[in-house]
Amino acid sequence: MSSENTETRTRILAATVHMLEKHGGRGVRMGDIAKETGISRQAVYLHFASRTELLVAATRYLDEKLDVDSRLAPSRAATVGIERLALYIECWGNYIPEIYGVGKALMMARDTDEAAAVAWDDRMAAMRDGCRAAIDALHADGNLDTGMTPQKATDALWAMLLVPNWEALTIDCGWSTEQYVSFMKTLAERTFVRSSQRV
Amino acid sequence: MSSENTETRTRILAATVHMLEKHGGRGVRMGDIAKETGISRQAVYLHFASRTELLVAATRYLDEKLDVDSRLAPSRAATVGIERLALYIECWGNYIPEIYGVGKALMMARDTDEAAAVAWDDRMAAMRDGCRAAIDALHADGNLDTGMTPQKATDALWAMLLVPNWEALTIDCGWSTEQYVSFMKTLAERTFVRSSQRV
DNA sequence: AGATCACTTGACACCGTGTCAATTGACACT
DNA sequence: AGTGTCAATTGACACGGTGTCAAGTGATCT
Repeated sequence: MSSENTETRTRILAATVHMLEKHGGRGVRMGDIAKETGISRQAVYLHFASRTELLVAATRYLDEKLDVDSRLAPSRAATVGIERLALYIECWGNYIPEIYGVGKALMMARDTDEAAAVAWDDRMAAMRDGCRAAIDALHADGNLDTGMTPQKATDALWAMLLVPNWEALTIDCGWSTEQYVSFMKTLAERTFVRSSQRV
Repeated sequence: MSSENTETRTRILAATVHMLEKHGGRGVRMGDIAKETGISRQAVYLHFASRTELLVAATRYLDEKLDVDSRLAPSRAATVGIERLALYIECWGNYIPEIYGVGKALMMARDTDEAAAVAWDDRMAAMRDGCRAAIDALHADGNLDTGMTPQKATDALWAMLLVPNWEALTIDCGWSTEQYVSFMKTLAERTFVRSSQRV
């Protein structure tokens, strides 16, 4: 369980991400990851105490690799609420497919593992912060729909953007990510933006 | 695995539903259900070949008990599309909390069991039929938003009404079912009803 | 030569599902 | 009373996946 960034550790993480990506997060066992990395199953436990810990580390690893922070920059830079909302949805909507495998694995682990539940919920709480920021910006402009408190609007936007909705529309219904993103944008606009301000 | 409606079989189903209801569908094992029924674990297998089969039977049992068909009658009876849509959302939205435990268990079983996946997907396909009917009614009235095909609208309505959204808003965000239903109604209206026709 | 470190091998415990075989006890038929 | 049937019981066991443990290997540093 060495906490340093050993080369092997990184290789395990890369293999994990690759494997989960490839199988949509389903049915990937510790042994499969070990084999993919080219080491023994037990060696994986030398670096990660549990499957959940590995999954959590894999999401961190992916976040860094995909540079989630700089991706969010455009949304954060937007001065107008409506703009900020649209850019946030675009950013997050395009991010989901890239983290789907790992995310799905973590979501599934949630069912049996409390630590996985906490980790995923944390992650979703971070996403929620983005939602709140967008809604607050809208509210500051006086453009939040009058029938909604910022609180409720944040809840709603957050729920809309959750992974299962992306899953349903793209995987189950066959929508492209572009279709998903553009639908979510109009959905959010019609739901949260004051009617007089809608594009 | 007697297919008749033995009394014991029914007692097992009732215990299953009760147990799943109580624990939100999580962590209920075959042995727990047996104990709750007052029989041995093996006796459960005398009536249901597998956990998944039991879960599927439990949803059927619940559907009958809650009389899902007659609940849907008001929506089906509506002659105006807008009305039909609202009534469908109301019906389904109030139904979810009653089946949540069993549904959640089935959804979770999906991850490891193909048969469970099929059963749940079937169920969701049935719900989708209701969505399509509502959208078609709207379309027939000429009140479907012009930016949407009935197909895409059905996809979208279906995704909105999926259990995870209810879960996020009520369980995670603390909304009441009434708040959930009324929000979903306005969400659907703004998304699917032609702007000139919105209430 | 000795120590350290990452890793290997192989065995094993735990849990929950599902299977199997032998047994019990109630009821029905003749 | 004797026989058969049927639901249910008890207890043992296989399987798969996670996680643990102990002993051994081989390369590198000093």
